[in-house]
Amino acid sequence: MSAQRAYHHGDLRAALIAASFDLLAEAGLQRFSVAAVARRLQVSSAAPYRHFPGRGHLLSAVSAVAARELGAAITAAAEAAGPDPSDRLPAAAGAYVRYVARTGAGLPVIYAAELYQVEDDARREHTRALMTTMLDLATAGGARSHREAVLLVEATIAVAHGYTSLLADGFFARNAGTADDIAARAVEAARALIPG
Amino acid sequence: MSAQRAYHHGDLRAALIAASFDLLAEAGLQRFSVAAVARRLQVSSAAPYRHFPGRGHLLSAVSAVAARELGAAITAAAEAAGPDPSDRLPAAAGAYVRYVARTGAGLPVIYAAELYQVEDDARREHTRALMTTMLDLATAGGARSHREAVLLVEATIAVAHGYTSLLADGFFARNAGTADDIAARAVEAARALIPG
DNA sequence: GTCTATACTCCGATAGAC
DNA sequence: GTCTATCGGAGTATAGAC
Repeated sequence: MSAQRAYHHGDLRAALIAASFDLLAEAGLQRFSVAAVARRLQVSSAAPYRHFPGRGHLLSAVSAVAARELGAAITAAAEAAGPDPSDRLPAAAGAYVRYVARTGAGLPVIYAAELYQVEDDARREHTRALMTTMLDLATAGGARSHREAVLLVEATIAVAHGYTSLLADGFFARNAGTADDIAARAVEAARALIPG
Repeated sequence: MSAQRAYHHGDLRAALIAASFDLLAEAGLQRFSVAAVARRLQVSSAAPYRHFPGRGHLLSAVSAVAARELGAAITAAAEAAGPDPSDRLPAAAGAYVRYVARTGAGLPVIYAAELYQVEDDARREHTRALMTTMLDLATAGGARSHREAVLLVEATIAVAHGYTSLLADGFFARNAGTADDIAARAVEAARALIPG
């Protein structure tokens, strides 16, 4: 082998998380593997296991970061959408599409079924906060009960996730589908869901 | 090994497609494999390769059947929705959720990226017809141009696929999420997307 | 037409050297 | 803290017997 491997000599834990994002953005959750992340950093396939007990814990760390960053992106987008509360939840849908198109870390990663049995307080805290952020936007946007807010958030997430998924699967025509275009359409569709 | 394998003595090709549906419904595309389908039928892992050149061609055959059945389900749901054209495309969204919840063969299977390079005229014909069915519903439902119909169909598909995906990922609370409940919510959301 | 057996690749994970 | 080496398992696919 010509490519010589060297010690990483840095914060490998953080580098593994960052490389995991890159891999997810390029290959998706389907083809995510600990070995591929290690290759990307030119460390041995055993190295990640010094920092994470297994694949699930690495993905959990990615989920925690994604939940935190996505929550911040949603909050920022809601702020930028202006004072009308009924513009703010749709803006969150647009932020979701843009964030996931850029990072590959959307709901299938953040709430992946395989993470349910992974004990990770940081992830649970960040994912809980993300949902609270969305529910607050729905409540401010006109939902008249907790149940109504939940239904509205779920509908908004379904729209955003649907568009994102179609984009990632290459469903849209090449010319008609930049991430920003699709995000704009998700915002429009999400606005149609707001009552009144 | 105690489980004795025997010749299949039937139409193995059709049985492979049927078993693929079962596997997709239970395990999803992520864990779909030719070997698992063979196990399910208690034939050897080599047997499928007498009927399909490889994994892609088996999935392509599944895609063709799913596109045909889904198109029929959508047409039936549109008929059942009554005479108002603006009820018919939303009804298609509900049919999509119910069909995919039952079979596991939704857009990620029907339009899977890995199928693009698989030559299969039957699949291409059925997937094209499925899209035509949807576009006709959109045109009848008020779209004033081909482009408007495409955008409306894509939005409807995004909603239906989004709800379906959340349902499959176990995102909804256990009590609040039978397939029919989610399908009803998809219909409602899709109706909100219809202009006017 | 299906079988057994096998080659090859990839992954997750562990043991022990450095 | 990272390495090399390795194990066990799964998957795709092929070769040759029956």
